[in-house]
Amino acid sequence: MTDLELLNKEQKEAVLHTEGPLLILAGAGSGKTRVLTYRMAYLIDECGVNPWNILAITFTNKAAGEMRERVDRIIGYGSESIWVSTFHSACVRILRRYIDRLGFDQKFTIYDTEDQKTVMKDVCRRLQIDTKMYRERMLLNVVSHAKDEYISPEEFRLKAQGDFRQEKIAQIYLEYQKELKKNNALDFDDLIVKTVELFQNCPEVLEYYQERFRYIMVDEYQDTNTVQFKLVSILAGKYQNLCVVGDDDQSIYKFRGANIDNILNFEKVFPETKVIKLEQNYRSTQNILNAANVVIRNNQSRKEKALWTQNEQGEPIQFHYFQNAYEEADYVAGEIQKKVKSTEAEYRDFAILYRTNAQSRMFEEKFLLANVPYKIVGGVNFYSRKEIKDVLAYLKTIDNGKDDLAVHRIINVPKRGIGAVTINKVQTYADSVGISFFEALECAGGVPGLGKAVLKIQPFVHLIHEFRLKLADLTLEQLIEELLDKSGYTESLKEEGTDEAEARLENIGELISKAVTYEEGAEHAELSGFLEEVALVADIDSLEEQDNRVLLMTLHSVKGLEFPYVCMSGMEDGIFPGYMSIAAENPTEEIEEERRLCYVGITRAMKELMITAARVRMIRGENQYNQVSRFVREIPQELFGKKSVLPPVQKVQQPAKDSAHAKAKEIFRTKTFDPKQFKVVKAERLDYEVGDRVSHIKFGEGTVLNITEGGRDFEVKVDFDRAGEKKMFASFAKLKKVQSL
DNA sequence: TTTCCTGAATTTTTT
DNA sequence: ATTCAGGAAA
Repeated sequence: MTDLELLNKEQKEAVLHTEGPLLILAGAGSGKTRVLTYRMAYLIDECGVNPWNILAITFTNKAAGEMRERVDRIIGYGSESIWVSTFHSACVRILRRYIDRLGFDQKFTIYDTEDQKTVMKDVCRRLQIDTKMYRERMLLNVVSHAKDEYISPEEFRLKAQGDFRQEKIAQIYLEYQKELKKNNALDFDDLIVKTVELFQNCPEVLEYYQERFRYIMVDEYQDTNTVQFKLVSILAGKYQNLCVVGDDDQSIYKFRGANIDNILNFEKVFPETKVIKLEQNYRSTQNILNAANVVIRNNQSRKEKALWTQNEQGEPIQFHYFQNAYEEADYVAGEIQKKVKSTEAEYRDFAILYRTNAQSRMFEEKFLLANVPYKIVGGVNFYSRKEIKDVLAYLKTIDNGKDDLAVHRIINVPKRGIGAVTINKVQTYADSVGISFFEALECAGGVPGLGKAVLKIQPFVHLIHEFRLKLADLTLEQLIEELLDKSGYTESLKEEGTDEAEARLENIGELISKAVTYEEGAEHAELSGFLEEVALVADIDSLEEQDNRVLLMTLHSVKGLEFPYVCMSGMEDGIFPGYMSIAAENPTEEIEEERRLCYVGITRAMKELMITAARVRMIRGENQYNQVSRFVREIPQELFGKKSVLPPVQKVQQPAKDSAHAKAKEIFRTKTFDPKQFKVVKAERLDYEVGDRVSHIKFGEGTVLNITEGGRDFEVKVDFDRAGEKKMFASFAKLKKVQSL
């Protein structure tokens, strides 16, 4: 019996609305996961729905895992037959069964970002593309976005007609897809695209899954892109039982294809849609919520809603302004220690948020000094670390030698004296005979022109063969350990003797324990199964609860989490909102996205919110003077404590009086190399700022991207309409302001 | 073949 | 400031 008494009116309504399209606009902290899990329970217990007919989709494995756990807890019998999975793993499951109908082998491999780059490089080389003009990263971005929008290479080409550059990219896109097909590989985006293709081309397969998934739920719906929406709407096409939960105000992933129209236009696509707003917040104090509401209200394109709470008023928001980032981090570390010492809180109750990963450094330094235990979340993905990818490449090669990329990766790791020339010869031979790279290595003796290199290749081939034979007798753990030993991988790392090598060994240890966990969990633990699982797992999603540490992370990674005490640091225009969004062609739109990010940050706080900013900040080796973030200024004074005073708005703030040491250094530098510079009069301040339109006597009009204090003068970076980006000294450039931002 | 050096890039992130 | 990739020298 599902007990609905624990839910509020709207939540209950959402649970009871089981048939037909349903859009739940769930504000931050309004209990959406609870609604989803209760809804599933209700469907099964009260509506007699077969658990087998339910599909719940999330974005991350972590979210899927959490939902699985909660579902299992409230649903007794049959909960395990509900599909709770990410978009990607659901698609893999479907494709493993039916992808042969699209002309792929069912044993297709999944390429990660690095593999994609390798393929793209290859494509560019073959098409003789100048990668200075068309950078791989840009190309992959374009391709990925095309796939997000479900645009095929052919459609891309048609759209590109008349634009040389776009046509070129279309050609690259096509070639890239051919290459993947040749390798029987799919990239992450393809997993979704090919599934949609499958459904569109094979009515009987679609029919099967439509029957199977009669009730579909999508979490974090605001993050879906166009193909994902397509996938879900096709699946729900027959029964129309599609329930999506999201918050347009928390849509912060436009840059990776999320289409906010999916939520804003849901009712247009599904006219019968029932819309329910969850606006009661159970997480934060009144003050915090007010701040969040006030900020997000400045956005134009959103569905109107306002969070409210029965929680108490709470402490005022704190704002602290510092001379520089050192002082900022210092103060935060001190405050945390103070709170913890007074037993008001534990370390794990705190989160420090920042806009970019690079900002974590300062906190790391100061926390170390102040003995604050911390953990940095994010940065480099566990499974994309070099050493992990190396080990996995070995395992893939042992599992089946078909994955050329994997073999290429490890053929000379550790160093075996097999270089680019040899590899090319073998690859050319493999291509001409039509066999895989590893098969070519196996018969290296028959490859023309190899000479002594054959003797270097043979031991490698033997090594792999040896492990293939042993495979059946070894556990995964033994396999990896023995492999690391026999291949000389561990040894070569140990020889390095650096801290970095040490860390790599530790990471490998972690991979081994992952393998052990997998073996314990799986019924038929096999190497291929492990590799499959690992391909779709992005991180050590486990933020271990028992770990009592302050968490440091970007505003993006904090979505979905909550903490009693939250500090949003680096709240300066140019940092947050980032200068990229300020100087974008469509600043309004981009800044609204940043504002949503700010909203996400504020709403993570349960009890207290602290906001900090610094007058000077070192960015990419340069001192930057930024104003306090416009978002902070959107919060009215009455929500701040009496001690929180915002500095006055200034056009360009005065450079800091640098330390005596820095001054001496500057004088030394200038005297030695450039005495003439004394003639340059440094402007007291500039009458334009980042984002303004300015004009230059030679380059014409442009937008100010960045202003840096360069010691003798302000250095101004301008994106000119005609001449492109230029860096220049303010006193020489004589820029005239045309128009304010 | 490997190592070393210089030049370029540098929001945000999941799968 | 720092990292990373590609090219030149050892």
